[in-house]
Amino acid sequence: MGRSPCCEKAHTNKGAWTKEEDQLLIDYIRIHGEGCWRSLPKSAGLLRCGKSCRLRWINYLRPDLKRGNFSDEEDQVIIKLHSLLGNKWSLIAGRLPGRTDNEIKNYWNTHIKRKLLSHGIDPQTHRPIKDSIAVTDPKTVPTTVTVPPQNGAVEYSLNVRLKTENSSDNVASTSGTTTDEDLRQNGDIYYGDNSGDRELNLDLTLGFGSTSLVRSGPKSGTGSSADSKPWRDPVMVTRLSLS
DNA sequence: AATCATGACAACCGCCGAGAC
DNA sequence: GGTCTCGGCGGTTGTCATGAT
Repeated sequence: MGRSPCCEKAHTNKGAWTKEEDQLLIDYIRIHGEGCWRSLPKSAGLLRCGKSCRLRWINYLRPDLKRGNFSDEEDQVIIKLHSLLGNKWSLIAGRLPGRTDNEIKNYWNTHIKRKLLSHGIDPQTHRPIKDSIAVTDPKTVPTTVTVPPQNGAVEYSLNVRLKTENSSDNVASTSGTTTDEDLRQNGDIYYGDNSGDRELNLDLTLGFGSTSLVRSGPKSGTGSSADSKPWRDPVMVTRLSLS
C-alpha cells in the first residue's frame, strides 16, 4: 500500500506566516537540515502543512536568497531564458543564484511582461506583436490570418493550424538543470540582432474562398518531397520558416 | 478623508512524475 | 503491477500597499 497522508488539513494554519512560525521553521532546519517535509511541521511544533513549510523555506527563509530588486543583467537573463524555456520558472531560477522560481514568476508577470509589451514584443512568443499569432494551445492552434493584396494579386485568407514540434519539454536535461550546451543546441533568441533565426514546423492550410488547395509532405527533414508535389485541395505546407 | 483602482507579491491549489509500499 | 504519497512545479488567488479621483 501507499503512504499515510502528508498532513491533517483540518489542524493546519493557512495564510501569512507569523514571525514566530518563521523562527520555528528556521531553528528546526538549522538543527536538522532540510528534508522530510511531511514530518517537519509536527517535529518543529508548527501547525502547518509540510508543503507550506517547504514553500516558505524555499522562497523566503533560505539564507542564500538574494532579496531586493532585479538588476538589468538579471532582467536580460530572464527574458533570454524565457524565450528559450517558456514558463519553466524552476529552470530559469536554476540559472539565477539567489532567486526563486516563485520570485521570478511574479517578477515576470508584474514587470517584464509589461516591459516587453511596451516595446511591442509579445511576451509569449518573444516576437514583435505585429508578427505574432496568439498561441493558446502549444500543440495545435487554429487561427486565421488575413493577407492583404500585393502586386495586384487577389486578396485571400490563410486558415492556419500550427503544430509546434520542438516544445520546451525536451530542452532541459534530466537533471533539472540547463547547460550552456543546451542553450546552444536549442537556439537562442536575441533582441536586436539576427542570430535568433528560428524555424517552426507548421501545418498550413490555405483557403481560397469556398475552395482550398493542398500540398503535403513529411513533418521533418528538408521538405523536399513536399516541394515536388503539386498543389491540390486543400493546401498543406509542412515546414514554414519564420524570421 | 474616503473610496476605488491598480500593482506587487506571498501563499495556496491542483497536477504530475518518481518512488514507496 | 497497482495504488498511494511525496516532492516539486506552474497557474491562480488573496491580501496588502500605494496612487488616483
